[in-house]
Amino acid sequence: MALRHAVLAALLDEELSGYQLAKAFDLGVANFWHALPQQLYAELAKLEKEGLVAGREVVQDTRPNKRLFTVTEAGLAELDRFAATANKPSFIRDDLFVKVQAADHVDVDELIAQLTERAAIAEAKIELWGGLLRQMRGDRSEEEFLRHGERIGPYLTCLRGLAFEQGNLDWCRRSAAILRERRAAHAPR
Amino acid sequence: MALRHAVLAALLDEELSGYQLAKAFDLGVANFWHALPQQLYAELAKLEKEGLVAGREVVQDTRPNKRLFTVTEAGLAELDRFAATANKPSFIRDDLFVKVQAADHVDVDELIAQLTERAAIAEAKIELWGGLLRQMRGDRSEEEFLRHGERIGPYLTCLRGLAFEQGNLDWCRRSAAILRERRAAHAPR
DNA sequence: TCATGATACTCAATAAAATGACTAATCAGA
DNA sequence: TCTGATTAGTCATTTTATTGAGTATCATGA
Repeated sequence: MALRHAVLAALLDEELSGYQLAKAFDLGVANFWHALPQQLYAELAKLEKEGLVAGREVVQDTRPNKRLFTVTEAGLAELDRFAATANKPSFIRDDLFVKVQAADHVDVDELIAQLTERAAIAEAKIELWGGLLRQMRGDRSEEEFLRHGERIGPYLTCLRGLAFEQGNLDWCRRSAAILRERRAAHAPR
Repeated sequence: MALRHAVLAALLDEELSGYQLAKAFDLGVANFWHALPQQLYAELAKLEKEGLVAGREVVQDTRPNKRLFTVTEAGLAELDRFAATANKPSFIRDDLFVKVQAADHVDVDELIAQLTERAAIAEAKIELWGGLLRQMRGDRSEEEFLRHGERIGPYLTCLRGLAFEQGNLDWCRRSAAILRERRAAHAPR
């Protein structure tokens, strides 16, 4: 009963179709929530049945028709209610971290390769978030935008996402470097 | 089929009971994986049946008896195999981030309170990880330990956890400050 | 023209995780 | 001496999430 709130939060600023929502969950929302398209379609259907979102059919010539969803008053109330409840323990789940935890027992070359790959992914995300942030604040400076901008919620979560990926990048590079050094020290020549 | 690897990784350095494992998953392992005790007991039973871990009964006078588990050769092989596979998309899930995403539509005072609370939690974790890291490296410097220490896997993941909490702390403080400023600007006097 | 990929979904089956309720002993403190 | 916390688990049910397979149309590029 918590995916629903992530969906509501994602729909606050834009009217989206299930398909677009799935894209959003692959990009920005992925910073703090993860869900597959099937879950989102199912959740949207439930939310609509409960009157927390409203869908409207949009007929398209060139593309299959779609249904765009907006948050209703009841949806907003539900979000506000949620905002006042206690947070469930936050959670991270990452295969790569598990592998690093086992670093002393698994193939180090493989691990270094994966850390390097992840570093590249992190770099790409950093550019992506950077662009998104620039786009959101337009021609204002960050300080100006945060002080007086209209919708700062998505901006703040995006900032967290950016910092998180920066953290990943630093850590992956450092860890890879350390493992390379140790490998060199153990099997020289 | 992935919790199993987190369990194996957690058992590499110590022989643990299900109960102790659950504790570990609440502390250190929580940096990269999250699971409830019931899941862990179930997973340990499966792993034992498959021969990836071995349990031994320990009779205790003062406490209920317990079963301690160690990773077997087959378990190590499985971990190594896992380390060479592609990573599933990593994921974060955090109620607080959802609430911040909806910052412009929910009760700001409540949000500020929760950000402040989370900042305090982050501070506590930072101290905890700091202590754990000191304990792992003993009297060596970090550089020295990372170069020549025996088991650096847990140290590296702990470093990531520390940086993550530091990121949370900074972000919570900054976000709370921004929201306070905006609140003051909108409803002065 | 023919394959590919994007848009826009749906359905069914299985696997994994969360919730809630229990047992049973010991210990520390009011 | 009673209460609550800690150790050490188990069991059953429900809720979520994942996997895999389909449907259909249109646009793009080789």
